[in-house]
Amino acid sequence: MSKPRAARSDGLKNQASLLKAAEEALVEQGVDVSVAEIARRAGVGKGTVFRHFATKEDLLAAVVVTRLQDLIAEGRARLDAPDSAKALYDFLELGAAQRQQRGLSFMQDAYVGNDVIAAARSDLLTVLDALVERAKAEGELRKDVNGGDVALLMCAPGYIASHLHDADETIWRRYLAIIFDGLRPESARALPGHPPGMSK
Amino acid sequence: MSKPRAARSDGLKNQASLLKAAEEALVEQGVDVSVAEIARRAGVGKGTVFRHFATKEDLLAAVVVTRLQDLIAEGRARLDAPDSAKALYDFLELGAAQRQQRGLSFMQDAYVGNDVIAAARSDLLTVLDALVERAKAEGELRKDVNGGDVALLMCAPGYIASHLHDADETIWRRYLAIIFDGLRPESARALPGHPPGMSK
DNA sequence: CAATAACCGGACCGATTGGTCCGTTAAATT
DNA sequence: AATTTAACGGACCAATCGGTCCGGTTATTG
Repeated sequence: MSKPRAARSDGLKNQASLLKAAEEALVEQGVDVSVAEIARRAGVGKGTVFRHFATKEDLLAAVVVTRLQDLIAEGRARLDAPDSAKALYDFLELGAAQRQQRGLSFMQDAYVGNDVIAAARSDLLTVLDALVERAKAEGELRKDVNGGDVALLMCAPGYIASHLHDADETIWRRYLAIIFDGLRPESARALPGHPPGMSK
Repeated sequence: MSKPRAARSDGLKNQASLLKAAEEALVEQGVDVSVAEIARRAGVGKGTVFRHFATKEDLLAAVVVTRLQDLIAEGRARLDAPDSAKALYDFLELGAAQRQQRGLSFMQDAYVGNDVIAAARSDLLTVLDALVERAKAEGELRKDVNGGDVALLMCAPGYIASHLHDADETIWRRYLAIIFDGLRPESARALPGHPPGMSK
């Protein structure tokens, strides 16, 4: 076995630049940004992009995974917070804020076949389920919804806001509040249908 | 002035075929369907598409306007219904169902510069506002929301459902119900921010 | 400092797109 | 039936995309 040479510093730096540039470009321009644009923002050539990420999808998936893991960590940090309703609400605000950034809305169903992303999604759902069950146990949440429901509803405000071009930047908070009111036990009326299956 | 010849029958028929084909193609494949695909479905050549619609945008805008006008008519028909809450809810179901068809989600912010579409959006908002105000007057809706809020929230279930690939086709009804519960007066808590400006 | 190989970047490629052009077809008129 | 002219359709075009390639560069090692 030959000893492999250590990674070069410029290579690592460019990889980091690319991830940052890709995230910014995604937020501003959406999932249809060209690879050339990302390369331009990162200050590298297009060839360098494909050296670090085999395909455009791989690059975008790397960005998405980072975001999902950030959110998972935030959720875990709130599992023991004293006020279960506030813990859940704060978490939903973080998730909604993340999705609110225009170009990131594709995160929701991006790369369903990607194992790493599927695992992150599963972890996210686990954390969210724990927050939801705790809020239900304390009578702060209607009993007929689960973590999957809440995960989906969390994304809606960002979607709504992304279609309002002239409104206040924080309008999504308004819709999250309305939706959360719909999740409280005192407003619960019988729901049609069944909750979605867990992760799958 | 020379007398213009009457429109040819095959031309009118092809135009109708194109609109129908475009709507079907949009629902199934989304806003990125190629013009060639639409032409194929309509059984005409690509050149014929551009004879009837100057650009792809014009064609899609024609489809969107049709949908919006359908919805406006449904709303007007419910302005005098006895149960104001049910009238509003039924209308929201229609709107959500329309948006739920995968490829049509782009309707929400498509062609903001198109005058005809802007006018249709404005009409839609007027009708929705009337339904909303009536429900508020009868104590069936929280007082701190307006038609613009409800229009946006109406679209959310379709968005949510479009990202669930394996779920029940009618899952969107579940989320519409939750959101509607959040719009009822008994669940109202103070909202952050202000409602969006009317139409604009 | 010299040798090595990982890295760089932009020219290049094939595929796909929205849109144009023009020779051909066929509907309306007389 | 003959004539006129709008409508047809597919070959064609330029632009753009994701992805490949390779001659030149530069960080690392001995």
